[in-house]
Amino acid sequence: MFTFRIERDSGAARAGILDLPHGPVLTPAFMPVGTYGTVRGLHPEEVEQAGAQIILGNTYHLHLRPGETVIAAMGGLHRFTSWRRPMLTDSGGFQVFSLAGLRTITEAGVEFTSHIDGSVRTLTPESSMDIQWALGADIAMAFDHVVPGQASRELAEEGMERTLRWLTRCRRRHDELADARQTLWPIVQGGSYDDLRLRSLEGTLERGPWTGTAIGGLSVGEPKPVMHRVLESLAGALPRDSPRYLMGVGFPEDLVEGIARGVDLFDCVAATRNGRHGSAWTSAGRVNIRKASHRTDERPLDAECDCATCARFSRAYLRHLFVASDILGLRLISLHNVRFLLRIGELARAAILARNFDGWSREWLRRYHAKEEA
RNA sequence: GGUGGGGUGGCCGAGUGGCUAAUGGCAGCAGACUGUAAAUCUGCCGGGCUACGCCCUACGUAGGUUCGAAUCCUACCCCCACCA
Repeated sequence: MFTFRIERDSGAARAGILDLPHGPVLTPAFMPVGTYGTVRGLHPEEVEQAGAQIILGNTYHLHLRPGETVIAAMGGLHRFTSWRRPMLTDSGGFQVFSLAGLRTITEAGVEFTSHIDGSVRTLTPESSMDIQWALGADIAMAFDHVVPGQASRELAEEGMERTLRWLTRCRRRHDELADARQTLWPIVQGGSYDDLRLRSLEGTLERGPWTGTAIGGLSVGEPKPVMHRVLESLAGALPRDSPRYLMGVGFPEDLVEGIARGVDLFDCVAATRNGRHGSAWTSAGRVNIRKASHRTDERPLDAECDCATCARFSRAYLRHLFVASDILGLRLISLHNVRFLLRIGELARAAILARNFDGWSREWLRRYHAKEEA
């Protein structure tokens, strides 16, 4: 269990198979985000049919509601949500960043003022492990301290060092608690500073062994070239024989760029959030479905897409649904976007296996960045 | 026919002498979104310019008072309610 086998690599890019208690994950792969135990707006069957092999849940949000006690009583997150395939839970570390105005960090952990009812909630490395074990995902994530992309070296270093100290505590607690049904993955921090990133990785590996390694704190406001550079500087130092998970990334081009730099797993809320906001990704760039130019546009979002939305609906109809504020519009574009990212994983994997990743990725990026024709 | 209320920018609707090209909302147009405080948020939204400023046209219609009117006065037109 939790074994990772690399089938082929092509430059830095790798195609592999990760075995988890609830099934295999063929990489590279995108993991749709289901913060509250649902990939927003989508039926689990749709998510499955779109090709999702693993989805995320969130410790902080599920702790607030319905609470891990309820979920444990209902037989764990898998049974509660009816999702049969692998799952990963985020630790709540990202909320240290995203709820910056609502929390206080101490060495012990983080105090949050609940955005739901204003109550004070504490998350520590230990409680995050407790909650995640109660949720019962295949992979639990370490509780980390995420800092903004523009963070100073001092702040980035502080977050990175704290993340390492917390990692020790996460590891200890998880070892006491969990059995072979769940593994724990650490998270590399260090902001946009290559040396901090390498120190973070070094400290992380010292606290191992691990069945996978995550890279966190990217796509949080830093320029894209910085993210690419950090990935490149880490690529050589990361263990070759375990999966690398780039947290919170990304947009389609980020997946392709990430895979080219050795990343195996991704997750991102943008597929569903942008979908709800009417923004769709296509092989020819972005499409804002609300634009008047789609009023009588008979084309699908993306003629090359094999998703259920593109198989059936015109842009004109999708636009109409948005203009009419019907939830079907949000759902259909969310579904398309999820499929679009999942398909990038599949296409990249096929290209790697065919020893053609460089050619494929170059062509893919060229077409994606070409201006969309009206 | 009488009495009362009312006619404001595509729509709804504030404003009752100067700070008003006129609050808001809707509609419309465009943009943002990366381990989800987001079916959210931001900008534009009378017309025209040699545009960080200027010029037109605007609050039912026509006059009037005033340095100045969507806001006050007069007449007329229209809408609504009630009474005949």
